[in-house]
Amino acid sequence: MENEVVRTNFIWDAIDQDLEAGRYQQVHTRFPPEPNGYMHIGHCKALIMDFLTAEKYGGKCNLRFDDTNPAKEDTEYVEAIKRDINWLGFHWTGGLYYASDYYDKCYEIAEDWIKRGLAYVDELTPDEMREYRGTLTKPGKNSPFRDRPWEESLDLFRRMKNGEFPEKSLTLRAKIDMASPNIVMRDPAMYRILYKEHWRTGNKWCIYPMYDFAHPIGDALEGISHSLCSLEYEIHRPLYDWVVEKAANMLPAHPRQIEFARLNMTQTVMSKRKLRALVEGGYVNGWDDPRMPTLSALRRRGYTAAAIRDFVSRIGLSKADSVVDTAMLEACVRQDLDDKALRAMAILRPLKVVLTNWPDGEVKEIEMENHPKHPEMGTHTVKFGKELYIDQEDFMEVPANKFQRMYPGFEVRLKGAYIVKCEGCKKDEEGNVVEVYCTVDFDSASGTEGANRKIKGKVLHWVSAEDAVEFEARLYDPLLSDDGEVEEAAEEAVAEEAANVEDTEDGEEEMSALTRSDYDFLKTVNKNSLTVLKGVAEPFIKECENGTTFQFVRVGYFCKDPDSTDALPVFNRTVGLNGIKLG
RNA sequence: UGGGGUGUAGCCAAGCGGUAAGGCAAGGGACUUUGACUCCCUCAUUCGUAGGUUCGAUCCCUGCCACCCCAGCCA
Repeated sequence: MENEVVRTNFIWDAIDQDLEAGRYQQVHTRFPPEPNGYMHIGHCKALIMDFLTAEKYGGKCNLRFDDTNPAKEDTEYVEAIKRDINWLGFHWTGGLYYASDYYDKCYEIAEDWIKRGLAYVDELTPDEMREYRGTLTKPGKNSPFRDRPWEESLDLFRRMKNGEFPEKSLTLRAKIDMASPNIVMRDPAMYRILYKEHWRTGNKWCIYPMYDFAHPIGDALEGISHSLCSLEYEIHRPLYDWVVEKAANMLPAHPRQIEFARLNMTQTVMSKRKLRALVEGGYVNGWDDPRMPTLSALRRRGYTAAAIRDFVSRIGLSKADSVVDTAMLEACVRQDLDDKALRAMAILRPLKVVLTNWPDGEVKEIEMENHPKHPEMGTHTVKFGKELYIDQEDFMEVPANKFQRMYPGFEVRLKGAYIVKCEGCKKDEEGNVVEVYCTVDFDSASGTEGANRKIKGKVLHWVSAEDAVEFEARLYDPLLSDDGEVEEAAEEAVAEEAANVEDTEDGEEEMSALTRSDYDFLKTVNKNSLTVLKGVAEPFIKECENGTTFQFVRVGYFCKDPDSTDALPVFNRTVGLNGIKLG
């Protein structure tokens, strides 16, 4: 990727210091997604930091699926995540792993801890445990089982593993400090009982390690030097270090956890639950609906890997909570696509123009450049005849102030063709303009001497009726309205859905139930985020595969959608052009 | 009212005691057979705030304010 200049940041500064001080000899990172959903652009920030950091220091980066909760994870997501990483152009140079690879090792460490008095099996119920934990301001108190003999804990732990107890009856807890001001350190659970079949280990286990236990162990086992994660884990760092330290006798390394702020963007959401609400509520047509911030959606919309990588490098890295303007992402795709996209002419809202002085039946072929700055990208031909189409927005019977496009008595240039003068128009009974009449200046053909005549009018794009092909244009507006204004209809719909969720089966509620704030957010969903238009375009746009992006001159960048058929190509507008807005 | 973090322009973000980078957005201009692209120019006397230390503070110290995270047997 040319120009992928990523500025330095506080994490790289820290790594530089670690290297200089000799704390680590080489840099080894890991990207640790939980395979429980599709990746979105927010994950890209972490992903790119992990992979790029390894690249920068000539080290390696592992891909490790954090699959410690079989209730939430699925192999479907594993494949999707791998595909997205490859699409972005990264490779897990350090190897592919799963947290579940370490279940045996985790278990071994757990028994060791029990024997050393560092962990105990607790019989408190979830409710009791919450009570004993105390609150933000009140210290917790020790569980009555905290000081049981280690032999007893070991026996219980083995029987937990053997499936002798029901879910939620026992846990293995680290013995740290119930009075710690940091709640994370108040004897955190390390193992819980879960009778769920794991997609990799099947029914071998019915106890599963918690993130706080398995993650540092996985990092250490893989020889990770720097374990980068988001800010919400900052308060877990003391626990991370505690785990690595207490298991040091069985681990080869001591990784360093460093946290950074996750990505937020205007006019969209990154929360998996909220995205799910959009999909399940029918606000969008699936996880790859081009309005979604998922990678599969962005890809379908026409965003390129280069643009996304550029975006992440431009937004930088810090620990400050922030909300990045979506305009930044758009600027990145425009820059990438401007250089690469083929140019074509397409009309979103066709208005018929008749050239009154053009000979009946005469058709001229015109050669059009595929890219104004890259002649090596070649040319293609379009037809030009008596009848053609321009965009409705390029004509005004009574011109507004500064309007320099087509209106009666005014001259404009039809791109690549002739200067034409508007002579009038025809309207239907309702007063809508249905046809416009122009005369051609035959001496002004592009490429000839006469074409140099300066006129005040703009250059308009057009499509000849002679070879026009129909296509469907899908235009997108932000999913969330800027002002967060609540629409009444939306509010009702939301209330209705909230009622439905009450009956959700217990047990799976963590997966699908939405919180109050999730519903509040649904009220701000833009109901008009999708506009579908039937347009006409030159035949050039048909001759390409799905996923090809054109710049429709003066209209924006459009990517051919998989919904396309031979009869009707479908194009998603990736992003509009700066300047005049058509559509 | 506990602990952990963060506050630099409309939005990101450099800055690490020597007098406020860069990008996005915005505005102005040049160029233009895309109101695109490209190219120029403008855009923080001031760094949440009040004090203190210093010849000198966005950087060091103290108080205050605001916002974020934590009371899952999720990650």
